[in-house]
Amino acid sequence: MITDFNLQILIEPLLHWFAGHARVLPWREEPTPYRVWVSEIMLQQTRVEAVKPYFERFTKRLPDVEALAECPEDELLKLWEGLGYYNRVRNMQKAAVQVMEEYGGKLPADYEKLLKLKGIGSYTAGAIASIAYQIPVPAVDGNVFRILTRVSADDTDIMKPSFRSLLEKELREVMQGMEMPGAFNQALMELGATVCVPNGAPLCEQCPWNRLCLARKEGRIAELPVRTKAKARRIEKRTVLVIRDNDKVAIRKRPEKGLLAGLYELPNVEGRYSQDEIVHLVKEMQLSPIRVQKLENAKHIFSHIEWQMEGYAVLVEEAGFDTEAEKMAENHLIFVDAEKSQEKYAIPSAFAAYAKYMGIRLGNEKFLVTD
DNA sequence: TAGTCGTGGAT
DNA sequence: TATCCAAGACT
Repeated sequence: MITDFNLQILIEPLLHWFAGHARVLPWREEPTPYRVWVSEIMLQQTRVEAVKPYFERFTKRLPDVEALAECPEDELLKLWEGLGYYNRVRNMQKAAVQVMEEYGGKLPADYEKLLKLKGIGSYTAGAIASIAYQIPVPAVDGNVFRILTRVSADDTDIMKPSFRSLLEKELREVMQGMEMPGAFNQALMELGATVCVPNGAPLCEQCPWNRLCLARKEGRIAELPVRTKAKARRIEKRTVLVIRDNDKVAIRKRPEKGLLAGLYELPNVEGRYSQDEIVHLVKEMQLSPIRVQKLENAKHIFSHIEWQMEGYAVLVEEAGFDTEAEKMAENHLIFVDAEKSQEKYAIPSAFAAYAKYMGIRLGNEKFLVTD
């Protein structure tokens, strides 16, 4: 049990190990409050390697709180395109506006005040406070859960919010008066990310806690941490349309709430459709289909939903011209030049399989970092 | 408390 | 192919 374990004995070996094994990461080079904030939001449920290029591009384009607060939503989502959990960046902008109004553009050096900002929970508040401001508060993430339940052989379900509070309380006490709370928190995470790894066997020979790890002593490393299994995903059958008028393709803005909120997508409907039904469907969109062609099937897996998609390419006669106001309305089709669509509109990688019929690529492909 | 919210790498 | 799950937060 973690409550029976003396956390104090972990500190010195951990800090000594971290001094020699800290990775070089972009956000560590100049850990200003803003850059620490951006990195911590990006790193939520996201691997370091995936975050790196996004962090560089994002902080170059939006170097401070003010720039973030004023960035147009489409551009903001474009900077986040492919990272997932898009509400993170929408919330971060709301918080940026808050910080401009209440704190003059400077993130508060106060755990409780940070916690009140949109998108900043106990982990992120602790990370910013400790790393950017040297305030002795914990930052408990998945790594910390894993290494501390292992070292103390605690089989409490880590999904229980009460266990997080308990860990935070224990850590906060040990951190009182600590000179380098930011290094301590980062060291805990670094150990979890690089040594006491989540999948596969941990590298115990390299671990500074090797001799005092109870899970290792008891041969229970593989069974810790304990967590309740995720519920099975629900399956959704969808039909995706690549509607083309010469060189232009139809996309539309998704609703402001819910899955992939505010992003752009290929028009799609729930369920399966015959070729004839597709013709009917497209006519209902005030368009004149000339030819319908079946495309391959595709699958996309979200955290809680699995899309099983069928696709159709639909060639239509000259579509009308839209005003800017009409283009902004959600659910309204906009015909865009394929290349321009890639410059301006954030399209989730769920549509990657059909994006190639638009002449663009989504997902996987690393974007070039330009200015 | 439990469901919602992405994407991709590792096994 | 299937499953897990990553520097979580919000409702």
